[in-house]
Amino acid sequence: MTLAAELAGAGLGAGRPVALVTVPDGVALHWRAADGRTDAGPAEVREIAGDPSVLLRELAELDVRWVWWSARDAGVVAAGVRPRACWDLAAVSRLVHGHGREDPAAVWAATHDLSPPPLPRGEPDLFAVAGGRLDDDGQLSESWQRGGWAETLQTAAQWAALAWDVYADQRRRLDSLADPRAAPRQPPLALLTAWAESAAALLAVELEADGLPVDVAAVGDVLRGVIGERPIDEHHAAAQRRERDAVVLLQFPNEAVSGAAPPDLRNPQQVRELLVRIGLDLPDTRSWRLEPHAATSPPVAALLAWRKAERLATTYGWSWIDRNVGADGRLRGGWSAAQGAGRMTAQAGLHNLPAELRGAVRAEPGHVLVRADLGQVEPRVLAVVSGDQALAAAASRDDMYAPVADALRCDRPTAKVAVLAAMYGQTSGAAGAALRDMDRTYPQALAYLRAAEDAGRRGVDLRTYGGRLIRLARDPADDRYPVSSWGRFARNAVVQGAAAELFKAWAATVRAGLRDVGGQIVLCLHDELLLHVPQGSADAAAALLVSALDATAAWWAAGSPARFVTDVAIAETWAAAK
DNA sequence: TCGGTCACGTA
DNA sequence: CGTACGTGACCGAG
Repeated sequence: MTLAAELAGAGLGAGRPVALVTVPDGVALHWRAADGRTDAGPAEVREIAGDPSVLLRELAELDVRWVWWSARDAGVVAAGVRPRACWDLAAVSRLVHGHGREDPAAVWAATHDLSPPPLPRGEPDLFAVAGGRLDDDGQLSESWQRGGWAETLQTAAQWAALAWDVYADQRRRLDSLADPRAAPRQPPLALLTAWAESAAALLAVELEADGLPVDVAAVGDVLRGVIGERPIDEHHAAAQRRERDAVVLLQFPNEAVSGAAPPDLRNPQQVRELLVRIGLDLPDTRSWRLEPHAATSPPVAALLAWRKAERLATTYGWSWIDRNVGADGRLRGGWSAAQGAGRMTAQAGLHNLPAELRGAVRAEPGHVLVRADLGQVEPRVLAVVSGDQALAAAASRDDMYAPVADALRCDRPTAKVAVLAAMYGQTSGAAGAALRDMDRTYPQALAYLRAAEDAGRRGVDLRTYGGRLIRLARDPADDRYPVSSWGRFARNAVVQGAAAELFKAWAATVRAGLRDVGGQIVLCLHDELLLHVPQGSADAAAALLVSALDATAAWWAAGSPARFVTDVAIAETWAAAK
């Protein structure tokens, strides 16, 4: 009898929550026999000795909902297992409690309404090496913070039992959040959000492992065109820099650039002084401020071109390839499933790749990229989360700015600016008159935003539509930021955060559907998904992106006439799939 | 070596 | 004084 069959006989069916802790000599499981209740029935415990990678692959057949401290610690991705469902205690803790930490000690503290303990720093002292699970304050002891738990099967079993308790606590807290609809969903939105956030946390580990397929030769072509040949050594690189600088300096008056040390173009203060020499006295040297002078001033045009090349050379240059692109042509960076208001973030430049490099993101032979982005997602999200019927009616259309323009009696560009200004808290500029009309036409949406802004100004914590806690409470003595900036942050966070929740729910649904279609998600970019799929699966993947959005919106926006729309394109490169 | 500022890429 | 984040160069304080 296989391990999976034996556990299935013990009641572990599909979707059933089971705590899992992986250690070098095996895995520990912990669950409750009674269905539906996290606190009912006797605890079932298994300590299974063996190679954890082998065990995890066998256990994958169970198709349960794995409850783990974090997907990375569980080691499933490293073992080559891609589970369908999970409950990520760190991700849900961040959702429910609004903290930014991912370590078990912070999760433990949040569960017990304690402030997160400081992260252990430096070498462990002798007293910290041994000792119990908890210290005198009820915090996880330093030895357990340092991973002392993850060594033997016996401690793994203890750890799995703790995981179950944290899971039960998180379920209770989520159950107590009111569903933001007159007719509550079943399951409620907060629980669905927790599932999606957990899936996103697992996806983050997968994205980090899989990477983004890049044509390294094509990146080289771009770099050679802009910054020249790959430097042989540091000496050569310095010479190339001097050469690039000289082109710009030649544009300025001789006496301004001919001193013992020429002006440093990388020093904003010196650039400002340089500009004064050609009659431009500006408060700073940001490119949007220089842009208006580029047409009439060759030195400014040269400086702006230099900046563009310099950005490529420093941030996305040869060393960037060396550091982040593997021998398999995959660009890899760290991924976080939720930062700030809840968006996914990525390192290694994955989220701010310049447009000129997107042609170098290329599908591998026999594969294609399938790209999809959500259209006008933030105003549609505002319509749903605020419950504004008029705005939701506008959001039922393919282009929601057209009906908004009609209602405000203005043109479409003005309507778009007015909607964005409302969501971002802009108070000046041309949007002023249209904003007043917005208030009359969409009173509930504007009231929702004002309430968030007010909470931000007063320092009162908020929750997004899906239940993410946005921490706005602050020390009254800390006046580093004016209350107006807290207000703008809060106004935007309730929209941006809810949009991130919808996006992750969509991504989770797509991820699940790809098990049958084939292929993988290789990039998440706030409102955009990029899939890498075998050529024969392209059409199925494109259809999946649409059906997954429909399925997600059906529960996320249940009862609202608002729709969510996406554009899907299939191509060899990211640039071509635009 | 650290944190702050400037600058700039994406959404 | 429109939001978010990540990255790199430079500066001044320690």
